[in-house]
Amino acid sequence: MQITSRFTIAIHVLVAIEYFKDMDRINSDFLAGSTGVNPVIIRTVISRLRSAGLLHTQRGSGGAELARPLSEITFYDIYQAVDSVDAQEGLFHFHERPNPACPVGGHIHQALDDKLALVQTAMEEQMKKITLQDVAADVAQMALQKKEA
Amino acid sequence: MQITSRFTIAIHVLVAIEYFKDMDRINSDFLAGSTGVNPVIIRTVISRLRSAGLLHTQRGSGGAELARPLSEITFYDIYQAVDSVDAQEGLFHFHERPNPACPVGGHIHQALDDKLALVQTAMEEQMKKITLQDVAADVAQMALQKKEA
DNA sequence: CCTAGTTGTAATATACAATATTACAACTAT
DNA sequence: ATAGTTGTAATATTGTATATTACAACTAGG
Repeated sequence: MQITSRFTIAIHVLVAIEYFKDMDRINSDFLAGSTGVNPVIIRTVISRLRSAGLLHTQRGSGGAELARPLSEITFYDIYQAVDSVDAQEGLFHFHERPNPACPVGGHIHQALDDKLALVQTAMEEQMKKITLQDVAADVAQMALQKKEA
Repeated sequence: MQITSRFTIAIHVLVAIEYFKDMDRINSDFLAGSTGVNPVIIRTVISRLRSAGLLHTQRGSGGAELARPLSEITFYDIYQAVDSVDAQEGLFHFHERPNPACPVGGHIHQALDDKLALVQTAMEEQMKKITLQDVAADVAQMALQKKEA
């Protein structure tokens, strides 16, 4: 089981919106071409990012812009935005019918919850330390090196 | 997207095997009853745990025993054992066709990989710090408290 | 040796979620 | 008005998790 590609798609989209902000025609078709993902998927990912307040969009004329600088958007912000359903239920899917009459089955959930939370928190804390600026800087450097070669 | 319930099932099963080790008839049907999961699923989970060297089983007569003490089996050991396919591919599912001709699409994978690895490593390092002994101790204490009440 | 009970595993079914696709109303700039 | 775009619903397709059935391989005990 893996974290949805919506997460890496969202990062890609946000970095691209900033990278190409001086060009016009940064619409969902362009982003679909850059990511290799269906334009409707792009629009739904953007829709979730907008709900989370990470960017603004405009109907009709097209185009999107970030709500705040790349350095102030963390992986955690994006994860919460595009994977919010599971984010509420937690990272781990617990088996749903442990037997309450069994000494183990009756307490395993309670005994595990705090430990699973430790793991999830460790992941989320690391996500909070990484920003889109870190990604954009590497992309820009790599693109430049390629140009020079 | 969540980490498979096989993970919590495996923890439940291992703790139960140790908890009930002095009783007989700890077969897959009994464990299915304790977890509320199909016995064949129990056997496949156990099969993976056996492949990972975490327990030994016996055909025909039934029964399983841990290969080493609870205190020497970490969440990470179990995660690797029962989620090994995804463990090889990483925690994150990358979108598969970013456009190599695009400055962003052509470098996003390389620019992201090390950062995604940081997140995955943070999760795994926390998993390595938690053992089945921690879980078993809490289960035993809770079962005792319930008995006294 | 034979029988009952069990494990290991394949094959299949069912359920659910992710992604792709089609379609179209709402909207904006020109 | 028109062309192009977003937002979103509806549906299809695909992939994966879990459930279920079936049975060969095996073990212990009579």
